[in-house]
Amino acid sequence: MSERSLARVATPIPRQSNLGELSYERLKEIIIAGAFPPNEKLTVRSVSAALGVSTTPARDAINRLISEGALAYVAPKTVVVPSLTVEALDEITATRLAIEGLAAERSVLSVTPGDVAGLAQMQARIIAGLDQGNYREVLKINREFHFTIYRMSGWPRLVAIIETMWLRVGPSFNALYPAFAMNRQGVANHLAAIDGLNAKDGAKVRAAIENDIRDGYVRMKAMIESQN
Amino acid sequence: MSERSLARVATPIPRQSNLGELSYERLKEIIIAGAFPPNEKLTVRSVSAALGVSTTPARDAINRLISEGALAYVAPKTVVVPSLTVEALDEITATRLAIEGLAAERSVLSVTPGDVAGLAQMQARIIAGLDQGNYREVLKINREFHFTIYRMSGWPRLVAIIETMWLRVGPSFNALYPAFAMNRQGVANHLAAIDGLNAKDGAKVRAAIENDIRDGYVRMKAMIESQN
DNA sequence: TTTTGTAATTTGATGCAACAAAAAAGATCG
DNA sequence: CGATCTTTTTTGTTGCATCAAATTACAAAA
Repeated sequence: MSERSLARVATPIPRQSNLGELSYERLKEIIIAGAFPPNEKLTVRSVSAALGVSTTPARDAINRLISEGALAYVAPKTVVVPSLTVEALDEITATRLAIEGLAAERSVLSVTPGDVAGLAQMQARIIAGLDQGNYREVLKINREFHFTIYRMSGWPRLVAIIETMWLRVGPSFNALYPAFAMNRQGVANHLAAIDGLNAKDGAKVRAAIENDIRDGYVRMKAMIESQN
Repeated sequence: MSERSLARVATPIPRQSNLGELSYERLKEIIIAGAFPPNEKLTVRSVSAALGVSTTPARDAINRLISEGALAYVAPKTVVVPSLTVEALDEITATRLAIEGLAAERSVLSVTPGDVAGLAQMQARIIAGLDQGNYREVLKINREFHFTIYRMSGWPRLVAIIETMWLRVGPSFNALYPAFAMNRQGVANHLAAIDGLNAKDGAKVRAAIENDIRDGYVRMKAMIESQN
């Protein structure tokens, strides 16, 4: 009894699962996976047909992704996955350093030994994935690793903002794989973050995450510039 | 010819003005103005009737405000303006310090003497408003003052995130007026920001804005706690 | 071949009806 | 009088037809 009511209270956002929500989730995954060519038109009817729903939930999904910055208008009736420019990357990286650094620093306030063990396990899977060349898996667990730390901040609104940041770099990030999968430098950053969490040293966790973001920035920037 | 094509390229977001957009803008203003009692239900049909549009644009507006955090589900079919808790205020304030500080620091990169003159003029209107007890006007210009600085960062995505932050504190901020209108302490912070912009001293502008946010936090927190 | 004007098509927005689920009101029983 | 069950009303969602606007395709002229 008290367990069930607690679970309801603890639920941050009791957003019901409707077709618009499901369409949004699926379309978001498709975009993050980099499966959608940048600058290619997305129409309500094409999404509607692809997902097997009517125009209303398809339109809902597109509108929500536009408001989150994952999609953008380039002309009055033309919605596309925006291609990441160097200018956009600069802006997003600076913002990420500020807010992901904040979340990382706060993570030590609630971290438990079990949390650290879980992160260490993820890290082991990342290393195994790198050894096997399973880069898709590496990117997925990398994301899980980061957000596990961010969620420890206990600040769901902050985590939600961070998610929209990842939604903007994700498509380029994933479309360019495997050139972009984490390298051994990334591994070192993750290990430093785990060390910092063990020592409950917020500054160290922040520094590790910031380094990870900066390393990714350098490689992503080189990648974008080589595309031109 | 080249002028027209340039204008099209320069346009950041060619979001067309449709009924959904207009409904969103109007509903947002109503919410920010604090005119809507927190925890009171908002229904699609009531918004539809109030704005004189059909259910579709009304639903679009509500959904968008939910995704921006200005509205929230408290039960499966119940959408309300969320009342600001101390915990939410803590989280939002920390996030604001990080991102508004970042925008403020960058503002010196593009500031012009004309910009500073404009801010000084706003500040004069704020002081006049305080003298006349016209607190509604003071709050409005205060917002304009801050966003003028933030926009100087040249980072529209960052400004958009800041706007969603203001959208979350705005209702409580405005609902509690005139108790909440800026005091002379706020004036000092603004003058310090102007000084920093004149000297192109990013750190000083950031410090001034951070102080302004902290001063507001202290008063807002006291206000929330006195409500219980 | 390039440009320009026009027709055909595509497309998002809008309003609305139908439906299912939830909430509110009312009734019944202990 | 209070609790529980039932009925009624409210409400969000979904699908779809219609319309205006924008895009595309095409043809004609330079």
